[in-house]
Amino acid sequence: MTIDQCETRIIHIEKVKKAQDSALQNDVLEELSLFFKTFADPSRLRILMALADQEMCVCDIAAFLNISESAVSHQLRYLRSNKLVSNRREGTVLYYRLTDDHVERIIQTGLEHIHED
Amino acid sequence: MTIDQCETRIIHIEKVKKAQDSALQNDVLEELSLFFKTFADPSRLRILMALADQEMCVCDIAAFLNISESAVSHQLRYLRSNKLVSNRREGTVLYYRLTDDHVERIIQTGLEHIHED
DNA sequence: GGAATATATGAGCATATATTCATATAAGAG
DNA sequence: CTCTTATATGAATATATGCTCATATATTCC
Repeated sequence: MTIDQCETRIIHIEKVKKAQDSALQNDVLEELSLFFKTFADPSRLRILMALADQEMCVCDIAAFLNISESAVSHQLRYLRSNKLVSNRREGTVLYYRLTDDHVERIIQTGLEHIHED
Repeated sequence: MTIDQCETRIIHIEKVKKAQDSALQNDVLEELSLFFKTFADPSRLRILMALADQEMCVCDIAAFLNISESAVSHQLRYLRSNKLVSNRREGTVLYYRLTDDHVERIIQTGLEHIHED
């Protein structure tokens, strides 16, 4: 990896090189930021925190959030595509749950942060 | 806290109530989602990960990311307002660093998540 | 098969966001 | 004080995002 800036000002070239050497690849970084984007929306956060306690179906989540079932479904698609939630079908009802415990750990760490002065 | 839906479909009222009872207050939730929004942008993620290893000044970060110093400054303002980075001045140069270790813990957990199948 | 229920999806729209450009501020050199 | 360097900020803009509405799919019941 080399530095390929044209006219960019650089004060500490060794720092820039070090940062570039240990930087993640673009695709991994994109994936990681997409993952975190999940937690960046209040509705999705509410869904995730609710599912941390119990599995819920789409219309109950909609009632809980007081938004349309369609909006919930869109958000659940997002959560599914990021592997954060899974579902099981019982007749026509789909019950959603968290896929693993990363969600709770991340939210917990976030809460710790904002509760500090 | 009571359920105040008008025509919303509810299948499991006890689940909805439980979710509402343990839900965070709106202002805390807003704050939390704003905190996570920080990690939802590739440029900010790169900045945070670089600062996890060493303190850096604005123009070095700009060279590292290959974006303008102004863009970096805007992002650093965002990071500052969320208490994620601090700086120290040395003459005209401002050196930025992470404020605490929450950042690294959260990023680490995120990486663990996306590295699973 | 057709009707009903629960959820999913696509298009459209209003708002939010990240960057660039131009300008302003802060500190040091002379 | 003036000039330079390093950073910050405001306005503008292009893109992204989350919701609503209309429609589609999936499952069950008859």
